[in-house]
Amino acid sequence: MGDWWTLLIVRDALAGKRRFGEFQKSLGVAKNVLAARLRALVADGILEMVPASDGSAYQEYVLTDKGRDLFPVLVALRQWAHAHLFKPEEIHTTLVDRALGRPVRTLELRAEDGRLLKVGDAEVRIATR
Amino acid sequence: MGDWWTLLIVRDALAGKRRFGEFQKSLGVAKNVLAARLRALVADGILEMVPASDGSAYQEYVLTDKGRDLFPVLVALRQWAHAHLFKPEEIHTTLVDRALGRPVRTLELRAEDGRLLKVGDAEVRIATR
DNA sequence: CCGTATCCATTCCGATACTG
DNA sequence: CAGTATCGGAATGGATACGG
Repeated sequence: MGDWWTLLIVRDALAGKRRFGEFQKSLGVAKNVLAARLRALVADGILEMVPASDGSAYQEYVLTDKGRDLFPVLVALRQWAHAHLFKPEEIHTTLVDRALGRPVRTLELRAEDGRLLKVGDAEVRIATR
Repeated sequence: MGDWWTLLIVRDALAGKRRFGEFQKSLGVAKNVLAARLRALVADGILEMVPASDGSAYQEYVLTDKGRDLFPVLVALRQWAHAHLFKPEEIHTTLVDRALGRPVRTLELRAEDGRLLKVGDAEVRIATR
């Protein structure tokens, strides 16, 4: 995949949106484009179509496990954008833990023993199995 | 930004690549496209150009702080791809902590008090300041 | 309300050729 | 090695009109 609309659709889906119209209104994307993206996301196993929960004859688009696992990716992106893309005085949103009503922790990469890892501290290797 | 090559360039940059030719060889992208993407990344403050460390008359492209902070985003994406995009028997790579030589931990979102948060446990709100 | 079909403008990309 | 210039094809996106 890799395009911008797809990312925004997944973000909305993670926020609980399920209906064609919800995505369309929230994103302001052309309907043909939205339909194409939703179709691609279903084909990639990120969303699945289920009959609408209300009586209507339509479908709802809900995340699969694979789709739900994109949560940390989107959170990481959100935190990065929050830190670097917005001026201090702009209105911005935060991700809060529902139970406490407090902002969540910043995602950080840790080693097996719990040490915090910076960019140079990790390296890509061929997996040993 | 938001396009695919850009992401791959940042990934390479996080892996320590700095030279035009390194990116070009690693990615197999057309040189004009690479030049355009590098220019855009510099304009966005993700890379900066510095004189080459060897004697040559060329530039190197190194990450800014803003660029380095994309590390968790790319790691999250890598871990997701590892879990969902590759078949078990395919050859895949892992991110290892240099000091231990052991794979890093999986990124996970935690609340202020340390509780592990799943998708429905967090919610976007207007920031209180 | 939920899509599909069509059309057009723009962007993006790959290949190639050229310069220092 | 490190780019720039140009060209044509393909994919993308927006607008709009249409149908269930």
